[in-house]
Amino acid sequence: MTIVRLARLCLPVVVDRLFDYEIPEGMNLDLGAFVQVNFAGRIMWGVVWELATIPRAEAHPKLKPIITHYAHLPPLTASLRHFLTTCAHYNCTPLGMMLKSSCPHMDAQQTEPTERWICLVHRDIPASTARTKLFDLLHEGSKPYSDVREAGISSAVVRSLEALGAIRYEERTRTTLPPPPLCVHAPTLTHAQREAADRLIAAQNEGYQCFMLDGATGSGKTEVFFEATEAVIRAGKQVVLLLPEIALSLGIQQRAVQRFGIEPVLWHSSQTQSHRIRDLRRILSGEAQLIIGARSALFLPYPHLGLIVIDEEHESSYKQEDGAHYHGRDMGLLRARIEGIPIILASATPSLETWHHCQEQRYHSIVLERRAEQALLPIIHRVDMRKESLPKQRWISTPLQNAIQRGLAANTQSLLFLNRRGYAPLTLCRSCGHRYECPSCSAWLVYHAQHQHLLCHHCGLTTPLPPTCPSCGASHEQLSMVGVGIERIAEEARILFPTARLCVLSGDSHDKTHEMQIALDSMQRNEVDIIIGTQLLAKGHHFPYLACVGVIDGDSTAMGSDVRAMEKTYQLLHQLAGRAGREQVQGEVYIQTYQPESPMMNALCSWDRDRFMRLECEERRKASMPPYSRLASLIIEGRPEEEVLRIVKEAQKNLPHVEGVHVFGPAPAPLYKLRNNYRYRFLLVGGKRTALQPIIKAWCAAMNPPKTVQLRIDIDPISFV
DNA sequence: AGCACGCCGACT
DNA sequence: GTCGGCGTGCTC
Repeated sequence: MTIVRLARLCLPVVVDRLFDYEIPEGMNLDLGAFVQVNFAGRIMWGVVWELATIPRAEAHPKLKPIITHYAHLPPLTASLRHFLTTCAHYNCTPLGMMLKSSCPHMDAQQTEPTERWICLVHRDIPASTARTKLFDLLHEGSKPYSDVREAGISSAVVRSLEALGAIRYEERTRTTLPPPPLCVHAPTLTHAQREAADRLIAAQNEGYQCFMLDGATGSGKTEVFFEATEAVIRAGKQVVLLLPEIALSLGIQQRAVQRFGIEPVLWHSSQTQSHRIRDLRRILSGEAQLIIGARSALFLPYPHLGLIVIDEEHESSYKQEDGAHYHGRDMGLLRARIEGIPIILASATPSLETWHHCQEQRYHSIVLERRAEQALLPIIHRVDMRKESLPKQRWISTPLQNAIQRGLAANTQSLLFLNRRGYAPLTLCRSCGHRYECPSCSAWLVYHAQHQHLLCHHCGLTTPLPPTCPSCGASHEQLSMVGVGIERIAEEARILFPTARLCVLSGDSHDKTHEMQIALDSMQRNEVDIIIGTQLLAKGHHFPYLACVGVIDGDSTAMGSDVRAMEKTYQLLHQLAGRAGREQVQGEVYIQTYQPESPMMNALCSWDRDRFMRLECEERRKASMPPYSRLASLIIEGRPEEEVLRIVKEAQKNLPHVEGVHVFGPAPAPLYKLRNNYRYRFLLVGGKRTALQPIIKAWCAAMNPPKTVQLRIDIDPISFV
């Protein structure tokens, strides 16, 4: 009886299972090793997940051999494999997709078609030598190579249809660059900051621990976690710092350069492929000590990870919504636990979940107060819009108008905030009532005065404003703009304050980073009197001349379907309010609202964040919502509408019946029609300790939708859209 | 995910 | 007659 050595491989494909391959004579593979195989007629890389020796008779009839062992690549560590497996299970995502996000360098190397030969040589070998060497290897008369590229490990690529395998010669002496020395410029810390930093530093050798670093803007959070970062780097380990929107917040990179004297690796989606390859090499060799990145940086194969920091922990952009669904913050916690290292969650307005874990003593809470010279908290005024009786098409109340006027006289800046892009959210024809609607989404088209067109905020469709009503033919003078967007506020401000210098900032600009930078520069030089903007303004930057903040619609984000709507509104208003004022200048905030006496507004105006947190926690407890329960949603999405409905009915027939698990739905998703896809969703609510994943997976397995209808599972959904 | 196989419309 | 659309199914 012949036996066969086989490797069970994880391949970067969506098929959610391992595939067996035969290990050829003389090839020695460890768990985690990178290999090359033929998968369904395609050459593909993969990672050894399990090893086995079985009788050949029991092996898969189509068992194929492993083509190559990438012996020069370090195997994936056991902890990273464990992390990826757990992530895949937790988020109901195929393991192969997790592997793919963990090894972006492999995709880049694997773009060569099957008929090419690849020769991997060490980068220290000049391209000309590599060519000669390769030519020798292939004997005389071979087809000429097409190209030799320098990419660190350079690959000489040769076309040949006689090719039966790859020719590779290994360099066993991989030179590893020593990490550059730190060149530290440590700031002077206050007593409280020093104490906080020392607690974090002391934790570095004590395994997994989670710290909530809770401090207002200007309390020195960054300095404190930089102290911990320095200590970990000095111990020869790597630090990952996660930011919610790395492309928009490069300031922290500059601060890191100043603080440590080393160039951190930046990891985000808009980085070029060649930079990624270079950076990955630096990460794998341990040369990169500090990695600043977006969520995706969490999955990279760090050989010596020592600390994870998640800045602005409460940000919902940590939740990946497209493709694989996962929450960057929660996966960070998971990785820290598996690697046995500390993690720091930093925020001025922590998420309710994190705050609650601190209350339950599962995380350590480190609170930083504002520095003494910044102790002057802005005064928050509520403008009761029920009593304001503003004329039609007017949105800026008298108290807010007066405050801006005072700012103009005092040469300080004011900020007007409205989280709605465009001129007006709804455009309709007065003579027939026709509403301009997106043909692909169940959403209104929004008029943008800046470009004089109608825009769908969901699919990006743009159309010029038609000269006559497409429904009744009335002239465009009959068009009525209903409601208010940021451009309309700018128009009103121009009328109210004709001499003021305005700056309008929204997500509409083509080059966000560039335009933002120009705007920020002119604000720093006090060349702007009134800043008008959307969400972009709430985050990050400090405006030194800003004394007054006006919120046009303090109730707007309290939309219905999201359990976290109240929390999000609080966080946003709290952060915006914190932008007003600076040393010696009392900041003022005006919030226009129809619910001035709500508990949320009361807590906000007295700057009593913890009172809001306690209230909101109690609301969640009463409603059996997170953090007192777990959520998962099943989204049925596709086309045509009838097929989607058919599957929805099938799902209803197979509704899971599990003790303690409630199933809600089906409900049309808030955007029922999006990009011509129809969407329904179910929501599962289970106890804190209930794993919803097996329930929802079993439910999905019982249905078989056509290819045009997809079942998507979203664990811990944030938005229900 | 890819990619091949397979069955119906507009062209050399 | 065939080139090519994307619906369906498989990958050790």
